[in-house]
Amino acid sequence: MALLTKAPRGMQDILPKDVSRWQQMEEMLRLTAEVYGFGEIRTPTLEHTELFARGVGEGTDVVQKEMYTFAAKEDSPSLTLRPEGTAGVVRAALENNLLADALPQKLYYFTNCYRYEKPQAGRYREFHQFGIELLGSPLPYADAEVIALGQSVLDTLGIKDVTLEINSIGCPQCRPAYHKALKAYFESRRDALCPTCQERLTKNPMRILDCKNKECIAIAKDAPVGLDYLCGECTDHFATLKELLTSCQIAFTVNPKIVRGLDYYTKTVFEFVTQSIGAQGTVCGGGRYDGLVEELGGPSTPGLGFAMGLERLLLVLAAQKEDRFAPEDGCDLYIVTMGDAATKRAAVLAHLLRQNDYAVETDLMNRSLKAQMRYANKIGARYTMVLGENELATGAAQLKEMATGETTPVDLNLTFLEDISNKLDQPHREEFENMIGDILDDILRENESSQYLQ
RNA sequence: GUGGGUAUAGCUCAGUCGGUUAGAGCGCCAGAUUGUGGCUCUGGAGGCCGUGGAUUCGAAUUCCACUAUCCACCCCA
Repeated sequence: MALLTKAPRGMQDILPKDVSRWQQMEEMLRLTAEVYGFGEIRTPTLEHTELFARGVGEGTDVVQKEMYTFAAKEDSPSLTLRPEGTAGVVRAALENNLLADALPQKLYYFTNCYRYEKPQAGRYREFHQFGIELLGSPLPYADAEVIALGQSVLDTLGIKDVTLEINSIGCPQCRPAYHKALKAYFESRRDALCPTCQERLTKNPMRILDCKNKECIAIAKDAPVGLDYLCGECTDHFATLKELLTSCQIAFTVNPKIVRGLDYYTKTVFEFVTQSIGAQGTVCGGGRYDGLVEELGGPSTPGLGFAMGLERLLLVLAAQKEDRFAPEDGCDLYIVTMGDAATKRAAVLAHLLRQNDYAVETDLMNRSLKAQMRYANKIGARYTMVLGENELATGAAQLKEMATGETTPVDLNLTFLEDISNKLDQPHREEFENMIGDILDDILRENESSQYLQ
């Protein structure tokens, strides 16, 4: 095991046996987002460091200690691997004048994100997000639509045991008063707080509400509630959102303790949380960020969005018993060969069938018949066909359905195949291919239709 | 950044009080009257016991350091 090196810490390979789960999940997410009127945007993995410093917030943990920041050359600008998706999308929207178009702008994206953290269950240094951003609407209808999309996505994926928690953290008008009240409350009880919370007292008192320490929970229980300090506009906004969610029959609980760790959030914040995958149970997190666009140099424009952690979604699905994204075996036909002549012809036949969209495999290892059969069984081939001296001589072969063991005779014009091998580059190639495709067409018809089911 | 657990075959793990050729199951490869998979049986390949030190006649086993990994805190998706 003297490997030269391994994947960087907290980063993982996605292997063929797992990749179909990703693909199916991504496809469902795309469809749902597009039903809600969102269009995909793709932005660079790297951004100028100041985008995140300003957008996410200088004081946040993400910016202070979790970013991969570097300069490619000595005096080139500082770049950062994106730790989240929103800042880059908003930057792209501004740079490409998307906000000059009809509003709202509704964007969705898949990104790989990077945070230099200590890995644990559901937390990686490279992770993948599906996210959406809705730019331009200040109204709670937008909040409701975004949350509804989040719920809809989870439903479509069949994710259970997830609860929606919402809160409002107010706007720049009403938040200072709350902070002041909160600080005063905890300051008077400072000695009873745990050490980390004593630090939080100066840094971010709202975080104390989230502490899991027993004493802190007891103290926080009677702390001022942020919702009581909202200004009139924020109160109305939140009330309308709750009304809309209720009307849409989207279950939620108001959790005054939800405080997001990124500075750009205002008013509505929400999380979809699960208990089934360990301590990192937030499967989707988001909220409103009415000040962000302006902060990045754009016109004053409200917005909101969310991000889902794809690894966490898959963890939840794995924790549920049924595996709805189980990979399907992809081999329609395995051609077992015996002898050089048959192997060469099988290669040509496989080539032609593949060009007619059949998944065909044949021996590349010079293995025995028995070994080839075993292999065909292992990869889940639906049919096998032995090609040996007898078949070459008679032009007749047996097609075996692996699930049942039944065989049916196939008439293979082997002379014809031989001609094909010489004419692959000739003008009539397509005609020949089609004829060969027809040979197994009726036998494989069932599988053809099943290819398009999902 | 803080704390705890773990590190033996491709995978999941045994390995006694330190004792000489290092074990199982699964997986992989190959056979079981010579052209048909799954089940069963038999055999085979595959290990610097994470790395480096220390103790000892002798270390997978004890001690130290490092690294990796897992879990939790923190933070977040």
